[in-house]
Amino acid sequence: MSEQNVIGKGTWIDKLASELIEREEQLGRDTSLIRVESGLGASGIPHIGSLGDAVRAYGVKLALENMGYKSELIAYSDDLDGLRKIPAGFPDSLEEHIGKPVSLIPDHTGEHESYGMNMSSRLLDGLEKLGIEYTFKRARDTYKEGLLQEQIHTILTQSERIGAKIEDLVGQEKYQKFLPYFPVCAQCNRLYVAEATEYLSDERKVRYKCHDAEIGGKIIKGCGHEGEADIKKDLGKLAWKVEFAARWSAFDIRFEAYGKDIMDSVKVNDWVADDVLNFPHPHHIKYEMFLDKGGKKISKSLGNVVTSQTWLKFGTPESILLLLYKRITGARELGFEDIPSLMDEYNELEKIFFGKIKIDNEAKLVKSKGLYEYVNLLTPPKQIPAQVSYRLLLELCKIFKEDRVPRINKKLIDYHAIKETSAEIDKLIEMAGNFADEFDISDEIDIDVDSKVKGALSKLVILLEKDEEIEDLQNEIYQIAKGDDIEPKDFFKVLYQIILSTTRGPKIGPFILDIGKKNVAEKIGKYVN
RNA sequence: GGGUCUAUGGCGCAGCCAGGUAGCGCACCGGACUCUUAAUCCGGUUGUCGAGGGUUCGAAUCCCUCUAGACCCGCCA
Repeated sequence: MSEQNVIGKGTWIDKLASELIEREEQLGRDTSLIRVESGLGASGIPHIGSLGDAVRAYGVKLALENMGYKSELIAYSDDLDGLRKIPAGFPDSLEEHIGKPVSLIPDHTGEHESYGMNMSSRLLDGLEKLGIEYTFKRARDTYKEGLLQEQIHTILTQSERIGAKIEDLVGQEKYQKFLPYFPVCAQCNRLYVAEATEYLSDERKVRYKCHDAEIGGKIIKGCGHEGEADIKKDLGKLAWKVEFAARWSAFDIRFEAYGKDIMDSVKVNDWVADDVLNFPHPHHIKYEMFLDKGGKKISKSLGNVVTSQTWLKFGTPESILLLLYKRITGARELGFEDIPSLMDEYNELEKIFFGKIKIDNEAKLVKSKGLYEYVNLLTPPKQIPAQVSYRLLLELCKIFKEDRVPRINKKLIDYHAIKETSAEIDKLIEMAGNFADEFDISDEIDIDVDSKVKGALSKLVILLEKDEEIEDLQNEIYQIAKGDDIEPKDFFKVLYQIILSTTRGPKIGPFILDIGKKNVAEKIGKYVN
């Protein structure tokens, strides 16, 4: 490693960007503007993984710019895709729209132009909150304006060859029989039901017949309409197996990341780009999908969808960016419970970046600093901001449920964790508080209170209700336990269970004074009677 | 049928994609502090890095084979 030259900022992103440039130079292509693309699904609720595609592409754009190239990120919404199933929590009234392009389905909330834009805007909103800049394009406009017509024409005239190759590459026979183009039926507005059988090359029209089709395990009735779709302006779209290639060629895309679930499609598209459209396919990187945590349900009603909107209630944008930039391979199960460690990992990177933590291994140091820079979208702060351990905040939030922000701020200052309050710290406390409230629902264990313990508890209540300064509450509690012949250990445990719903906690004497004697007396009182 | 990922102390994981002293959390053990609890702090133990081969001065890391598990594709997007 010592002999190695560090590329860019030493991360996988830099390495990828440099491979990309090298490839472009070998191909002899113009590198005055290198476009990268990210596809945005518009048919379901976008989760962190959907963001990942765009965020990582943006990282590559940053790396390219850092290396002195001009670059642009195209965020392309697949809003001509048909709706296949209704996402959890959406009204059944969408049923009648199954099979229609999502951009033609009304938005049930009325806030967006269409169902598709509703979904897209959630994703775009997530990107904006992370500070990702992009050029937005939509499938609907792309087809309406005929931007892909040359590519469509070429593909359709070679459909036989393509159909055979698809079978060869991925074993799918369908396109030997049908054209890889799905018209939207002019009569019932649905995709997939209209099967394209013939391409009228001279007129650039596709002849189709609308009939029953199976979508998502359900039979969708076709309307029987027979018609022709004009590839220059009518609605309809290429099948995914060939659509990327058309887009790459039309928009001059040089890089696109993809999830392993569409590996096969990418394989076919690469071939189509290279051999049919004569456009050397973009450089790729494949990433693993994020999976829901197995067995651990987060929220059944929400279907465990980890959306950026929800994530940002608990963690900073940087925590999402860290998750997505720290590595590209081997992503596994993901859930909100990863937030605390990501938050603290970010703090650690920050300390490394500002030289507060020493790292011996030069390569690791460079990489960590680089990662920090990417997480800050290459514009890191000039000096180290005040930081607080997220886990510490979680602990404090579990204890202080009311007046959280001022009380925790005070504690933090007592602990010398911070020097002064600030809007940033307040925000962190708020996020940790949200997290603590949402996920640290302690098990409501039945507390074993026998008569002996009851007696001791009532003594404690009496003590707490006295309106006097208590000098050494810790010891008083200890003496009560001792006096009633209870193991102090067990008595403390009961107190923790009553007050905090855990079996342990901070030193109890000062802690009770902290959260208020009356408050505690009330809580304990419930167990005495 | 095709493909991808994962395998690292008791448990959960990081490190791997740019080879250079095997790390973290929990658990565990010891100590400090506390009039004896808990918490806290300090220190410590825990590993044939799934198996086998290869490359290398050097492999958890790169290559090949194998084993086990998870997932994806073979509807559609």
